[in-house]
Amino acid sequence: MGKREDNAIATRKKLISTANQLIVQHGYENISVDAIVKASGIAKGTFYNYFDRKEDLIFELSKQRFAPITARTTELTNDDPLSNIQRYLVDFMTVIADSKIGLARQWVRYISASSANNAKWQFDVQSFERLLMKLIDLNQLKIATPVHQLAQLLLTQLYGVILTWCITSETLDPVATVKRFCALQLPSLLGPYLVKE
Amino acid sequence: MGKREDNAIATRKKLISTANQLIVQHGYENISVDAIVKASGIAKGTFYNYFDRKEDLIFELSKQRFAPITARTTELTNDDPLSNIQRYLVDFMTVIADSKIGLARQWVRYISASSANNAKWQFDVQSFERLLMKLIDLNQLKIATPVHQLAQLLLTQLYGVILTWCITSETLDPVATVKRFCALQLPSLLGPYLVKE
Amino acid sequence: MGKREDNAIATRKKLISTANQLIVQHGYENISVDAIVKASGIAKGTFYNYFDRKEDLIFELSKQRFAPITARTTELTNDDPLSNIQRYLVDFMTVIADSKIGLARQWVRYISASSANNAKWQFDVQSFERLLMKLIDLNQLKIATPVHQLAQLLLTQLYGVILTWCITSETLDPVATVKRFCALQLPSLLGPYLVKE
Amino acid sequence: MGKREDNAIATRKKLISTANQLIVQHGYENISVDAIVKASGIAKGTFYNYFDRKEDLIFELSKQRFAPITARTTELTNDDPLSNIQRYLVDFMTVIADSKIGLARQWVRYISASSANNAKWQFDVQSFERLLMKLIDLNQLKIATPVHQLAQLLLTQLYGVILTWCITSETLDPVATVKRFCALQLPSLLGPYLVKE
DNA sequence: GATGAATGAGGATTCATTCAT
DNA sequence: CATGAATGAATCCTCATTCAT
Repeated sequence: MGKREDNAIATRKKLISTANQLIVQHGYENISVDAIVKASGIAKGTFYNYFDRKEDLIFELSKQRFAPITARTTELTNDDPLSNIQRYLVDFMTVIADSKIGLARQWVRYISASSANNAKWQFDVQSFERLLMKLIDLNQLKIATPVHQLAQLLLTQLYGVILTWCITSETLDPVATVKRFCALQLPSLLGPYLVKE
Repeated sequence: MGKREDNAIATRKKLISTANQLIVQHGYENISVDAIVKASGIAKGTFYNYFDRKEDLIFELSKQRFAPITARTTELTNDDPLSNIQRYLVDFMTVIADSKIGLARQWVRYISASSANNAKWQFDVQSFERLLMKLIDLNQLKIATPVHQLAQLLLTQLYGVILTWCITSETLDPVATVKRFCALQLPSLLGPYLVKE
Repeated sequence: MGKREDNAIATRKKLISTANQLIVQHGYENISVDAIVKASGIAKGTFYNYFDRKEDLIFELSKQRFAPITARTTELTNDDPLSNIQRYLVDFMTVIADSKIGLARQWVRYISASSANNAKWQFDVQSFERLLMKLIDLNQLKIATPVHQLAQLLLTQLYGVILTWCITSETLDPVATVKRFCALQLPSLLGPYLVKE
Repeated sequence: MGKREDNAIATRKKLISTANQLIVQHGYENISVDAIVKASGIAKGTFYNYFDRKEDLIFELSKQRFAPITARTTELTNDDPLSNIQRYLVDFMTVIADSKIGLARQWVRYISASSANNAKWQFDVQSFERLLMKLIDLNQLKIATPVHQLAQLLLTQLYGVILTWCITSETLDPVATVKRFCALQLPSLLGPYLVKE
């Protein structure tokens, strides 16, 4: 209860989602506050009731965008470590590939803009590390596995695929590329650390 | 003789180099023609004697930036294919790492902006392919080596390092990262295709 | 109540009237948006809240200028057809002559610029035709009167006087010229079509 | 002798004729000195060797344009004063109608711009007056003919046709309009002043 | 909380004109 | 005489932001 609050939240959401759409389509720099409020059917002044400056919007957007990418915490259902890791990598890329290429471009543009976005990378690395550590716990990987190094290497490859996708777009299927990488590389990469029975 | 032409060329160069500096520091969208001409000590009108529009400048810049990255055609001096490939990868990254982080960011921003920059990727892939094919010619790699796949995989990794560097900057040393990748991955990646004596 | 709307309307009017003054004095091409807003004491951005482009202003102005010229629908009070027609012609020219010569020049400049302004001519011709037809109705002119031809001929003369006035300005009194034309020409021009008692 | 002078004259002519073409097509304000020199294949500096300012060009153009309009001094070959006058009027309009409508528009625009162009009108009036006086000399018109008044009235009509043509363009045939005027008006207009045999 | 009119610094671009070569 | 690089004021227009209602 609090109809006013509800309305306020709705207005805020409307603003964000409209901005998201427009920015994905045309890029951040090409979207004016004017365009956002007109497309939302909301007054310009109202925009500034919710955001102190235009920049605050993109911060809000980035939070929303980054979230789902690592939201899917892969369930470790079977006993093959390679499959588990592959599933994680493929899931990761699938989330990104499901969005429009414009979104990915925006993401790259934004994340590469400054080292202030460091956190995202750290977070992703840690996610990977957690995965690998779980596999160690499950006795699928050796205790001596260089967790941090592997996580960075894998993530770098993923980021590389994203960037490449932005550049080549139509030509390249990012998920297929990840799968090929897994087939070609994962066995030899993880081979030394697998616990054999 | 030719004093006027020389001056003209100098003016053009001045404009380009100043723009390059400013854009590297602040990003393309944040640099106005005004800022460029003021920093150059050149009149605004003169700018438009050389470039029909601001956009033409970045085209000019990108040409200059992209050129050196693959200009260094690695010499294949010794008989170890792994070293040859590693040297190529390291050289590639060194050229990029030698520039400021701002330049790399600008490069990522620019190259990921549209699939029109596809050509750069294609070109890099082909460079890699040529390297691998030379190694086949030299009987260091097997004829059956999947040249295209390997080239793409290696380049994706390089691009991934670049993007990661843009994100983490101070934290990460891109050249070291490439070296680590080579040490960790190249042997197993190329192992199946090495011609053993 | 409605204070903001009132202000907005006032601002718009202020902009239009200022622009009108300046343009009459100096001509459209010689007046910058800057000059208009400075003279209005209104911010430049505000100008663009009301008009998408400078051109829209002149469209607005032309509408206002054209309107009054034919607004005065001459009352047909007496029984002499020649007087009625003369009064109409003189009224027409008086409206124009009452404005400054600069306005007339602007009008000529604008109306002669393209055949898109055709409508104004058509409208004026029709006004004349209506007048003549009324006189036929009143049995002052014969039914056989070549209404369209006469209307065109008379209007051409009026337009000629306007253009001549623009050229000679101080030397020529447009209203007097029209009167002279009426005295000299109307009798013989209309003679054949007068209904005599 | 004077090859250099010849070249100079040629350059000047080239500049003027190119400017004329461009201005007829696009209107004075839309043609830059740059456009003129580029279209002429002549250097910008050279332009300023011949004309101190851009305005001087249009002055030059106007002289050339105005000239032919009254160059055709009508020969008075037969003994019918009405035919003589009609021929003069029709010739006058034919010269104008032979040019493109754009030229006429430019002419109107230019001549109506300021009373500095008064001279053109005076000159045309005098031409008419001379014609009428010749007819008086030839004993075709009475000595009491109000030469000045008639000349002004006829010329006003001509100018009116020109202006109307600019407004209506496709719809109206200026020469035909003049002929109609002659048929409809000349007899009664000149009737009182004809010398009857 | 919502509105939208007002703001004005800043953006890209044009162009007549000058002057050293 | 011819050249064309250099100039910079002026032009139209954009846009994030403020504030009275």
